[in-house]
Amino acid sequence: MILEENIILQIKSKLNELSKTEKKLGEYILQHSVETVNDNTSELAKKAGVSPATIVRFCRSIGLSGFSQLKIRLYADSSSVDEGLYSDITSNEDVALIADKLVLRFNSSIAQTAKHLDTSHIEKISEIIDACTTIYVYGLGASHVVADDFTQKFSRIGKPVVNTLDHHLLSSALISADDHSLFVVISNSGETNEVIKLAEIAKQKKLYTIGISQNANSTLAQLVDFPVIHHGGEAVMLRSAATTSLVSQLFTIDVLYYAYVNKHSQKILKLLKDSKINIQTFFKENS
Amino acid sequence: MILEENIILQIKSKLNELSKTEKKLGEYILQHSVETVNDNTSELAKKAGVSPATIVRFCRSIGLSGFSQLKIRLYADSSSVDEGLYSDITSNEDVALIADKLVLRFNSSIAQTAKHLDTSHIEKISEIIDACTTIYVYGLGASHVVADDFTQKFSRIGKPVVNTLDHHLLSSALISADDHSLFVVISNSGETNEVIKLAEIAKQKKLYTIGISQNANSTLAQLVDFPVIHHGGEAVMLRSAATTSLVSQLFTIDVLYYAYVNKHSQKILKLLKDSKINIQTFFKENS
DNA sequence: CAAAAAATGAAATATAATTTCAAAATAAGC
DNA sequence: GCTTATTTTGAAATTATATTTCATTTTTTG
Repeated sequence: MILEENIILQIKSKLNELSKTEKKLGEYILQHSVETVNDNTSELAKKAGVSPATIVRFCRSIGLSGFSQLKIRLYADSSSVDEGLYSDITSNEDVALIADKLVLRFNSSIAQTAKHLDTSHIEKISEIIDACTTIYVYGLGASHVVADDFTQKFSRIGKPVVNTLDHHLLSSALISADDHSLFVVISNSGETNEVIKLAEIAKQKKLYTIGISQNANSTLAQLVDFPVIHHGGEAVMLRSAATTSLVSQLFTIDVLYYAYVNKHSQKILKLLKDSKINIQTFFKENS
Repeated sequence: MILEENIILQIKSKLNELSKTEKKLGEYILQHSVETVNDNTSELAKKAGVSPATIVRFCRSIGLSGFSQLKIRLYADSSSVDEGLYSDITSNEDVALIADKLVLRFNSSIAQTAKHLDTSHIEKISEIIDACTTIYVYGLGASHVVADDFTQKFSRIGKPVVNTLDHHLLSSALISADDHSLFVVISNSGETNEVIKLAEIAKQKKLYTIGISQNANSTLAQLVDFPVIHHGGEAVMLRSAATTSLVSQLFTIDVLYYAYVNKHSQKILKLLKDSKINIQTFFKENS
């Protein structure tokens, strides 16, 4: 990446070397950087109280080729600074605003999760998935949605996945599972009763255990062979942070999935194609 | 709205909806995004082997006002070009790189979905949800994960939700549902057999119908009272675009949920608190 | 295979950026 | 303090660039 200097800082630093009118223009642009991107020379000239010619001269003075260039650079550097979007969702807000706030939250929890993901763990897990005969998955409540996503992804590429909400049934299944099985537990808190019990059973049976949780210090994270920690994002409203942590979990599953698919693409590619063809042939549908 | 969707991914995702020449141009621009920022229409036209008119049409096709806009947006998003984050995930890639690529794709499909969401529809739907006695939900395959998320969210705030994969059972339920019921259908393609049949039954019974789909022209979208269209994002690898469209759907559900909670916060706040207390008291857990 | 529809590019037009140049403001010299 | 150079500035002219129009070609449909 050709790291260009931030144009806003560049304008600021050169402000005092400029002539009176150009400085005035520079100050106006700094104040209205977002607006300026959508202006043309004559509009901006009117607003800033200068002539179009001064605008072009100003651009040259700060080291750019012209006004078009300024707009390009301004847009790139004046990215999302609207403070309003970071505040919590409160009563009676416009739907569009709610949506914008959610975008920000989704994005930041995904970015945060990616940043802190232990990629070497992921790689090891991907190998275990390849080696194991059956994967058992468990998730309760919101985490069950993630467990389902996991199940769908890995089933489709030909990996046998057992996924049930019935923890009695699952504990029986785990007890009779063979050594080369893998137990994946998804729990945001990592403290849910059922989850801990099932993980303990799997440990006793010496199965590989993976725990996907937001809390690195949780009982679950301490218990399993490979804790995968995601950073879930804070409460948006009414202490209902469920969705951002859901997305973080789904993201984590996706990285795991692609890491696995990536390493073992030859055999999977064929399977994927076949399963798609099969579904379409038998049920005449595509989603 | 400050957070715009990533233009490079946007071009990629629309590539197949474009005409032959526009597609050719799009491919050229993707290959030479950095160079294009310094070109004008006639130069680019020559290099890409199309006419200037096509360039302008192309910009409009991908949702921009014109060529200048394209250059502005291209520059802003070309920072990741050198790092190769836009290329598809191929064999034997580093896990960290896979994660970075996925972040970009998740973020872009969320932004895209938010941008095109019809907020007035959302508002109306939120009112219908308030007025209805029972909500029926149906989603198959990946969409079932979303249906579950919907169910969890609205059940928790005291709205009765019926959600089953058994379409025979669901059709009986719909036939005996009262007029003030709502049927929410989730289908990425909007063409799945079961989905259409069920939606038709609901229409006949004059229930309110909502269809969440990626395709505005699909049978489902045409059939329901309120189509909610999300923009899903392109294939990352092996034609498995499931995750980005999943996230888009979850995002859409979330906006709907918060829009509803927001408008009717007084009564819901109490319910939410109560249900949390109940779960903790009875099962001694918190997730 | 013919008719209709869609896509495309050449040329015309509109728009916007840039340059020129004369007037105004400022600085330097006497 | 006045005159003369120098710089700064904006109005108008020019040039460059984007956009639209429309006739032609290509593709699709009946």
